[in-house]
Amino acid sequence: MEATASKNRTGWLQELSLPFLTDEEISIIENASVRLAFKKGETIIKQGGQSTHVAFLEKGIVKFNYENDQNRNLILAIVSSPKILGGANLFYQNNNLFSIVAVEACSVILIEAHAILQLLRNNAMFSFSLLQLTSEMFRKTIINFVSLASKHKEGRIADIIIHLAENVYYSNVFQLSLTRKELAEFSSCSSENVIMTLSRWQKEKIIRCSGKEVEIVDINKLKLISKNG
Amino acid sequence: MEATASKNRTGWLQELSLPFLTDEEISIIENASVRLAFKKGETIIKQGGQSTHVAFLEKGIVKFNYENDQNRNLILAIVSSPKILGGANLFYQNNNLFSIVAVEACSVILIEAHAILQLLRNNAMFSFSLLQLTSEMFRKTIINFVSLASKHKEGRIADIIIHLAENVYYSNVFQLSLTRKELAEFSSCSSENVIMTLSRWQKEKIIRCSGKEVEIVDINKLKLISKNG
DNA sequence: CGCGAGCTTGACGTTGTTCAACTAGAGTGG
DNA sequence: CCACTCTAGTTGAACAACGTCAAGCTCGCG
Repeated sequence: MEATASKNRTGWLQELSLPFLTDEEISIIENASVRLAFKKGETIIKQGGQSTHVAFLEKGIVKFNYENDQNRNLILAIVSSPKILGGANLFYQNNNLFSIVAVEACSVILIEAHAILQLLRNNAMFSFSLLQLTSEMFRKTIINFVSLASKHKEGRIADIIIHLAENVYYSNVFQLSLTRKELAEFSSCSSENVIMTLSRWQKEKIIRCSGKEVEIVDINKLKLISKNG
Repeated sequence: MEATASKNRTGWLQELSLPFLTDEEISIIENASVRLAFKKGETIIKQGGQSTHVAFLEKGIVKFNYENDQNRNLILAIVSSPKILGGANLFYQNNNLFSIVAVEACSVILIEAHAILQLLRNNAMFSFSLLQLTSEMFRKTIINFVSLASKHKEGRIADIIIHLAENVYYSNVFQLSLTRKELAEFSSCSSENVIMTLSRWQKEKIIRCSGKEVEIVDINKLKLISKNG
């Protein structure tokens, strides 16, 4: 990863509730920030480490990765830019609940926690704005939880493919930057199961996929599979 | 349910970040509040309904209940007083993601949303305080998610029993106010599975349970089961 | 005393994991 | 330019986990 000075007031700060911040507050944030480039596979925030920064994902795609006692990985979310990351780790306790790892090349702005906390305590609209963001992440986690708890693997995998198309790649045709194993960790099943399901859907002309290239051919059937569990 | 005027400044408002509120702000909240009593089984907040209130659980135990497309219930959380409820439904969108249902007699203070929102926009410490609460709920949901995704049913059920003892009843001996079916909906498995597991543990002297009375005899074995999944 | 909801038990079938073998492509060094 | 190796992907078979079904039980309540 490689650091560059971050003084670009028009870009990323817009996403961070800029309208609610005074010039003074903006320079506090700017002075506590650094822009970093991460390569595919690099860890941006490490599970168990102290949460000393809030990260703003300016460009790229990351996974929220949880490593459990049995050394099995679990992917909690896949998110693409622009997005504030790592707040949930920060606003209550001091160690990171999960890792954040680049699944493709990323540009990330790391902001020191003390600067964010100072603003939160003084600027109500900024706090409120982050409260809304956190609530929205909370909602998404609950929806994901419900999907996991009540659907069969096929429905889970359908959910993931739809999620990737709608919220990550913004297209029904995309170059998948995840391995089959990662898809399995995201849907919490075995990679064999992901492979079987994808190749069956290929035969049934619901998707078309060769290697990393994926195309959703019949979105309605996919949504039906998702709905039926 | 039965309404009474709520003018008791010393009690419940303490929990709602009272230290950060001015006298004027306190009376805004008080004037927008009403205290209600709910019987076991009554719905306090209804899934899909408009989120017009924040609820403060003053006394009692509630479940967060999600009803899915196939009319199967799913319990997201069991929480006991004192606790702010329903914020997550409110701070981002306008309809309730899940229901909140009394599992035993409850006393609840309902606060109109506009009063809370007005405060959030003006009082940074209040917003920050709610941000911390929401983050903590988020954390708990993630931990629950991880448990669901990576553990076998036995580990899940162990998690739930431990959770009930540590965070709901605050004792290793308790009168369970949930049915076996509700335990199943909480651990997302069949009620038969819950029953089998509990009676096996009874034989192995890990717990003692007759009807609604439950006692954890060997907490270490239980934690081991939870850890091993 | 009888009814019904919640609880309990066992048999059986489905779903999904694990294991083992195999294939294909990408990188490496002679 | 060809082995060699390493990783990701693929397939099928055996096995374990779990849900479903059907039957019987228990206890509180009318």
